[in-house]
Amino acid sequence: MAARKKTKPSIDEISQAIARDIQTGRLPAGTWLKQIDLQERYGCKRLDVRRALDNLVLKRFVQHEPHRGYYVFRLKEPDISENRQVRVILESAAAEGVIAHATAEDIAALTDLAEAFATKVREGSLLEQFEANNAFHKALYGICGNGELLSLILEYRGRGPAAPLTQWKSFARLEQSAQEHFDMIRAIEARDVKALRRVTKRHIYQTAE
Amino acid sequence: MAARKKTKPSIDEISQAIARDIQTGRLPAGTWLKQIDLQERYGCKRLDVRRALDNLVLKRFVQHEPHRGYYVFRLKEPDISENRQVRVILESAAAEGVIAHATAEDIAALTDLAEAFATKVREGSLLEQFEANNAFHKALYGICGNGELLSLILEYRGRGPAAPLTQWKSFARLEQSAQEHFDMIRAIEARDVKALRRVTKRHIYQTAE
DNA sequence: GTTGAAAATATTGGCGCCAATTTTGATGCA
DNA sequence: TGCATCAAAATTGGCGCCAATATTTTCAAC
Repeated sequence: MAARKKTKPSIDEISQAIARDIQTGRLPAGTWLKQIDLQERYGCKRLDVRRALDNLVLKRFVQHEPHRGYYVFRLKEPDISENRQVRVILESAAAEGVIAHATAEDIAALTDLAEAFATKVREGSLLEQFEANNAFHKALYGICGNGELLSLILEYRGRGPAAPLTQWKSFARLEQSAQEHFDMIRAIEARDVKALRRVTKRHIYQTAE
Repeated sequence: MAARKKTKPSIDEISQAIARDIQTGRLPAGTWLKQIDLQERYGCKRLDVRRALDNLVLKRFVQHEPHRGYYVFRLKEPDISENRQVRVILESAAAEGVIAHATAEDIAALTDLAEAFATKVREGSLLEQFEANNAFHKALYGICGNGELLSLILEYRGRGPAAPLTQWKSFARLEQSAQEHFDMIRAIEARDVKALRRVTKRHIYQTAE
């Protein structure tokens, strides 16, 4: 087991750690985030916790009520719908660039990542699944060549409806996601923008067909 | 003239004030932001200034160097290009919704705002032009019906290449922008998505034709 | 036993002070 | 004069303490 690292984590690292805990469902929507707990869990001062929480407010992961504290944000239904629409817009736009720029090496790398995720679906922990999934999408949209667009997509994927992972209720749904990754790769190989967009939309809305 | 308001400005208000000063060119790219100056200019404590600056780092308005301070961010050329691409993606996507949802009242309101901007171009200050322009685009993309998309567009318009306003070098360019606003309205009236997208792209890239 | 109010406790929020670091300025020497 | 070195000043950064507010507990009255 790794020893507790001594170097003080940066504000950004704290933010990301909290964000990940939210996305993996360790901190469910609505949870009040006590600053004392956070400062102990992440080994930092309270001012650092507060700055990290301020960042997360801006990123819409948490909300704040004066003199009550910070709590995990819960996306309301109309916002969830709007969020998905934005994701479709962004990822559909990126699809074009992905098709245009994907090399054979890119496709090979994507295949590895898609297989890694599929493996984790069967054998891994929730956190491992989460990270493998992120790695795939990061690599996928990294191909499009627009770093700004990439970070925007990742930001919106993370923001999503509370936590995508907690929504992966069934094993079957997880396997479908893994399958869709392979469908995307096939579309890229075939240089078929329309097909890639179709799969992407299905992936975002998590519909059967 | 309004008296200096006594109520302490919120962190968000300070952020917005600084952001506006950056966008209007009062704080040119590269300027070092001394915390003492800011706390006096905006009438708040130094901790508030620092929290506001942290927010602006996240929004990419300023950058930070430890023990040196915060300075106004300067977008590099490749990033400017990527930024414009993202704007085209977002605003093109919104165009569809705008066309679909625009009512007669919306169009009338837009016309008023477009005329207000055109007037300010001839008679107003830089700040007034800036705000009239923002008001037009906010109303325009508010029509699309997706609040998430609206705020994303506004965020990216603001982020832009340093400051859009400082780039409005010539009066002729300003007048062209004003004209393009009217072109957009005409496209909306005609329910012509393609035309709206064409004008929008021209507006973003600020090309002659 | 229930209800209401008031004290006690817990948590957040803000400010001031001082340490860490950089920048500026001065001094001495070749 | 030019340059390196070192001291002084200015600026940022972090921490601890205490006030402000919310929450819980206690206790008394009905």
